[in-house]
Amino acid sequence: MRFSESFIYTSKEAPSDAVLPSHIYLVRGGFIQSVGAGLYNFLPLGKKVLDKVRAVAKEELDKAGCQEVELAFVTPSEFWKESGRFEKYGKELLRFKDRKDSEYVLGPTHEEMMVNMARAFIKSYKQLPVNLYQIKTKFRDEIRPRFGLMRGREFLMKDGYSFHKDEESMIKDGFEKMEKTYSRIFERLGLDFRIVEADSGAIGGSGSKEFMVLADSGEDTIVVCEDCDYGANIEAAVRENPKAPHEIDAEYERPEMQFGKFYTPDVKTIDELAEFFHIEPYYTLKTVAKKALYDEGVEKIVLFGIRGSDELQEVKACNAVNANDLVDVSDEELEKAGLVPGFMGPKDLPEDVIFIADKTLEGEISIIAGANEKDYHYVGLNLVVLKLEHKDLAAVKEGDSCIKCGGKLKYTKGIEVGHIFQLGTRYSAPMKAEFLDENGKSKPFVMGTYGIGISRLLAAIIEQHHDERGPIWTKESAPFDLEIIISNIKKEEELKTGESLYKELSKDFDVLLDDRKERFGFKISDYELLGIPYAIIVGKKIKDGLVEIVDRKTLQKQEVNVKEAVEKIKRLLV
RNA sequence: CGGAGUGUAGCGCAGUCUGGUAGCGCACCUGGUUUGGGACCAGGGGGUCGAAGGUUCGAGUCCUUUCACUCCGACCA
Repeated sequence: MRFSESFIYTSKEAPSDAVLPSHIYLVRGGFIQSVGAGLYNFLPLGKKVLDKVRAVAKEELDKAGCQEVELAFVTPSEFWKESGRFEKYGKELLRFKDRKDSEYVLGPTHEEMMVNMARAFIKSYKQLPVNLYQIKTKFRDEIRPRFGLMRGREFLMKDGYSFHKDEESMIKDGFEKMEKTYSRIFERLGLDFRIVEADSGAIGGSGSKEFMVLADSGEDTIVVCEDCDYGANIEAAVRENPKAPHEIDAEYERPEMQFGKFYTPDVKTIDELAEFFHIEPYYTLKTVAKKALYDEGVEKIVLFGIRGSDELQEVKACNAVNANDLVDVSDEELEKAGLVPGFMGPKDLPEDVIFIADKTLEGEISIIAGANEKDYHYVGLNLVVLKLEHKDLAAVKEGDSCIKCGGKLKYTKGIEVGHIFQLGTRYSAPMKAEFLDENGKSKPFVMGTYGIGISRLLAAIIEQHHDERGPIWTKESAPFDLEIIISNIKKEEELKTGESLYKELSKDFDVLLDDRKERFGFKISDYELLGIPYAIIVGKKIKDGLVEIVDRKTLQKQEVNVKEAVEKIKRLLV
């Protein structure tokens, strides 16, 4: 491709709202163009990168025996009603009606459509297993799209679905196979990633794993162990029950408490409470109120009890009560339910209020908690006699102990680029997607589902590979293999050499020839902004028969004889 | 959803308080010089000032309505 004839337009200025390197460079380099909230056009450069990433995914998936299909983007709402997700999915699901007043949704993911496809053709266990996927635009009406391609509303996703006769096959032929395949895809793209345990949510199923590209700008917090390979999304991370301060530090004694109700005027927060009684927050119980939302507009106020030293993990809490979502409750609503903000606790609760306690509180016989009465707390409260329901609710903290090896846990940030999921019969059962097994019995498919954020990968690659001058594309993601820069096209010899190198190298590689009537500085800056792995500079030194080879990663230049340049580049690019 | 802010040339912005000829930088066009780290000189083109309504002799500027976009937060008993 000749730069002078290409639709490539770089800019010195970044969009005013861009903060992430990936967002800034994708726009400045002329890869994408913003057209609305979370909506982007892919310009020729961006499209090339997108296609390359997509090709890597496709190659590995096909090699693993998956088959590509392509499903309708506009999906009839009836399928969504069959699975029960039409209401449940919430506002992210874009619904609309056609001229005949029929309801449709823009596909945010395609479980329903894929199940519908499978049930039409698969009738026997002999046809199983099968793994189908597509790489296609998705639309999710995100609350707050941001960060360029990182969190758009329209995005390119690879979504795969496997169908099996039983759990065993789903894990072996689906889940585990995809875990390996995904790892190969991300390795080929040159990414440093980690596979972590993830929240399997209210959907159920026995497991799900996320592929996290490690980057400080990642939106997900992941918990990793310093000593072993344990890693989990904070939403799903588990730990050993933390030890009490008196168990860690011999100097510190467990506070002795006589059971009783204490007058604690205006002591509402855990900090104030710990201060008031001169104890560690560990010995107090923090009660967090949430409103749990269920189908058909049902709402329930739920209280979650955790240690004062912990924080509530909302996803865990949501799963604990099997709700669609948890939202905050206003003080007015709490008062209406007979609760006193600032003084809530597990004892003497009003009727109809559910209380769930964190698992670290199981067996606790002496703790300080709100008394459900203004300006009062219970001291020395025995939780055992209250017969509370216990669930894992607390967020794992840095410094907590690993459940696998006892090592120290710490936080790191990651970009979720892949998610694999053991679905079971969550969709096949309600949608009556069934086959006949060896005994002629009708059974729903046991399914797995697997996603890769293809467009997000572009952002992830840049987040992990860039410098202050622009992106540094990895070999398999670069828009071109090589750029040839003719320093000054008015110099006959430079032009001629550049053209002949271009002709020669184009036979084997995708080459961009910068033949624009610009100055050298302008061109080299553009080269760096495009992030192409290597460049050949044809400039002044041509008089001595020399050109330079630039490595985008190190920015080092190496002089080579013109005659050797082709061979040298070939060795670098193979 | 809650809070804050911004809409003026392709992009980034000033002008709005205090109404009176629509501006700057980049980009673009023409000519010339320059040519190894985003050149310079001269000339030039490009605007429903987000939209609708109102006040006024006169509105980018004041008032009302509306749309769009962006940022922050949703981590508390």
